[in-house]
Amino acid sequence: MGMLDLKREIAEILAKLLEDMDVEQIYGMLEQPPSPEMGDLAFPCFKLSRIFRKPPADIARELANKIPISRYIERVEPVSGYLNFFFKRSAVISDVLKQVLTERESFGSSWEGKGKTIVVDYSAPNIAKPFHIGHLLSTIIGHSLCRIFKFLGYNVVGINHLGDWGTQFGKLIAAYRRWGSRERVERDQIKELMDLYVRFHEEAEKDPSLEDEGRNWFARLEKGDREALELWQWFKNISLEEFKRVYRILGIEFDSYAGESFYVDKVWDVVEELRSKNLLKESEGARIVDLEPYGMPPFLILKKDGSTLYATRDIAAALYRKKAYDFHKCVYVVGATQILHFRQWIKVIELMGYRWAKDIVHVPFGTVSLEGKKLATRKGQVVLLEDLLTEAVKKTLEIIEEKNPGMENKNEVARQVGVGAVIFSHLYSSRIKDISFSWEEALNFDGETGPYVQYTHARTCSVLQKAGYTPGNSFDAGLLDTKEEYELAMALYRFPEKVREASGEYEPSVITRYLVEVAQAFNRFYHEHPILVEDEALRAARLALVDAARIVLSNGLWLIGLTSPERI
RNA sequence: GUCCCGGUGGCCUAAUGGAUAAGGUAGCGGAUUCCGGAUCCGCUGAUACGGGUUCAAUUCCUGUCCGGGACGCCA
Repeated sequence: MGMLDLKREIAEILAKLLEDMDVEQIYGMLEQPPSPEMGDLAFPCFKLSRIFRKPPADIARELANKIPISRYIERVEPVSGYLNFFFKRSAVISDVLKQVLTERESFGSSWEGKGKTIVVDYSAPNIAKPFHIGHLLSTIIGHSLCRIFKFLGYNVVGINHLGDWGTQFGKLIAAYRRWGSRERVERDQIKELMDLYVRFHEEAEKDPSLEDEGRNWFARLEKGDREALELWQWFKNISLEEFKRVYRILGIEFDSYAGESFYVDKVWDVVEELRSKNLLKESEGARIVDLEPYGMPPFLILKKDGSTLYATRDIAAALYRKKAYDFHKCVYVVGATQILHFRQWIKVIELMGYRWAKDIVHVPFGTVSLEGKKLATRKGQVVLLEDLLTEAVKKTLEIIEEKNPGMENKNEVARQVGVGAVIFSHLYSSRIKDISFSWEEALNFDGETGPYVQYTHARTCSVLQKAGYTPGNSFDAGLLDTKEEYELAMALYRFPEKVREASGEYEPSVITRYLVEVAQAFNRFYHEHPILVEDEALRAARLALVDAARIVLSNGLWLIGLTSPERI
């Protein structure tokens, strides 16, 4: 079935009446009126005023007289320069429900991405540091984008570009050799690595020569020194184990863990290529690419001791990925603090002559602070992600014990709802906004939250089960003639366009907020109208609406990385 | 210093340049003989400030103020 697109339908009708404008132009102008009483779709006539040399109100009035009544259009009303369309509710509800109930878990999806690959680079925690709430945003935004792209038919490659290379590992090795022991690292794992790292920085304040020692060990690592490599691999394995435990809780899997170290042997080709393309300049002993003509500071490629920087590895990684995946887009979910860095290296790729530089997309997001203060691993001023998730699950379990003590798989449901609450709240506002973490807010499950949407979904399941509902039965959508039923159906109708919007803006919050909209519409309907009524025809129609709502909630929750338990 | 991002009721958040600025939370007041009260309904309350562009500005331009961030040898 083709997608039910009422906007296009109306754009086409208008295009026939307005010779100077094409369907696309009109499509872009059509908007949703501020309130349902004003109609279902509005066409503002102000811009036409200049073309026709008439007041907008006159244009709207004249158009209103010419609009043919069709399957979906019941009437049109000119109101102060707007042409407001009122749909034939029964026809719209009927077609929306038919479509949702036919397509089911694929409702809202499409094949626009067929044959195209999108690489999504996300999460990317640093080895030897604990996984804290600062890593949460990249992880869940990236994961949600992966699901959204998949839903739209793209082939998606999710990459965890681990921070597993760099001077910090030289420092860690130096610290381990000075103060560490195998037993303690084996016992305390990442915590011990963290302590060593912190101690290094403390001691380096007093004795700056330590910094050189750390850099020296990193240089040995880059040269393939056996002892350095062994220690590094060991530390990396310890970290990976911890990270994978967190990813399992979040329900996330990656297609590749190729981190920075993977590109170490590939950077020299990049350096050589930059040299041969005359992009490399010597400056203060280091090698840079001059970006002044583009209004940016110089971009450092090689340090004066000849070792590489993460910048170099970013370029190598992009070149490698283009070759390996021939991506349509390569998306980087990395914090807003790195906007300049991305602008710089993408410009360098462009200067190297690669036209696909425009397919590299940086998706920035805001900074997480702790009750207004900066997160600082070294000062121990962090909230571990695992602690947050554990607390959220614990609190959920308490609520379940209170409200639904007889439930069977309490622990599993508490896990899904608790983790879901954390993900949901972090995907609720526009990603660019900074987040000030507070325990109180993080554990508040009232209002526009994950539990609210999951609760609503569970409620749909509960009604359907009580009714002994089986999908596929025929129903008369004409019986759904109330305001609440229509508004719910219209909310469901909007799902596919919300998915497209979320994808186009790389913005999962579009889906998150939309889910609240649907849940609110459902709960209003549920409260106003009994579903399990005597009248069998009405009952069948309302059950179909409930099932459709259930499907959309479930599909939408999946897109932001949440589950849809049938009971909570 | 240069550049980037943000500023909307007490707090959090929304609004492709469009109509009466939309929700949540907190506060107050209501709703359950019936499908799950983690629900629903009502009340109170907001675009930092000045100028400009426009028929129309929360949105675009400009200046000021406030908060965050980036700007060579970390990642």
